[in-house]
Amino acid sequence: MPELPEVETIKKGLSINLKGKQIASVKLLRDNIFVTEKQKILDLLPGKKLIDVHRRAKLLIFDIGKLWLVTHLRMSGAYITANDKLTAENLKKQFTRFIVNFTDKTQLLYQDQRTLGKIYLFEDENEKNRFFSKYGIEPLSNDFTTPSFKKILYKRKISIKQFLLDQTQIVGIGNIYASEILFRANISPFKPTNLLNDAEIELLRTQTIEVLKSAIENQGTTFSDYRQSNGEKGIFQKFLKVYNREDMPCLTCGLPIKRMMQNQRSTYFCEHCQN
DNA sequence: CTCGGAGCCTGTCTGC
DNA sequence: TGCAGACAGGCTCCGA
Repeated sequence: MPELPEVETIKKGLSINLKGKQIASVKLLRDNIFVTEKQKILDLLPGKKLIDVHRRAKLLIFDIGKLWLVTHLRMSGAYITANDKLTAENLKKQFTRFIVNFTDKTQLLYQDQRTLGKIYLFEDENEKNRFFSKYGIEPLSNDFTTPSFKKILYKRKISIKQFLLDQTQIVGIGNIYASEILFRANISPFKPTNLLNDAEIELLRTQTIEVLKSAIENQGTTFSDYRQSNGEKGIFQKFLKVYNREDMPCLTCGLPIKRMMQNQRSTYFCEHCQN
């Protein structure tokens, strides 16, 4: 489900609400999401203080002081901090897979309908760093320059849409934002990476940054599952120009938006505006 | 290296 | 109403 803007929004909420709190107990309700041996999580977390929460790529990193709990939310994962304001609908209790109880009675719930999410616990910093070493450039970091982007683009000959989804090249972009970025850059999702010229690469870079930043400012995109850590929906779905708009008029030229299956994922684009 | 397909899971929606 | 099939924000593994 969540792409970079959604994970970043969740991270911010968790950091504000949970930073510095002490873990009292944890409860594991579903086995298949835990990559690390369950017993380790049950043994090591209680009593520890949550230093802060970070994001790298689409993953959340709970820094517990020489201990890192890492979560990939995949399609339907969500972290919700329980409080009085939450409605029963937002809590979706039947999908709660993992609970962290803090000493001040705050509860952190990991909810995941499809249980495709993954939770890891790293005790060794080198091991954690090795895990993250496979991930590519952070698009909102200073490393994402036109030359560095051009370099990785020209090493491959795959379609630009597929490239944007490849987390070993550039991180955080998923199926929604890939379509949105390519539309705003007027580039066809099927165009091979090595055929992009300098002007297209620069436009693609600036639109990538623009779309992701704007989506973060709007707390992400909610279709059905995604919620912020306070249970609220995102807003960016109001600003989507192509995603989920099959047969609706292109906001630039008025011709119908197309949907095609590309590498087993839906791709939305305007045939007329994107070349 | 790239590709296509299956698989992991549970649910919603559409069409017959 | 029942049922089958397509599809869903992600990613990994396998064989070709």
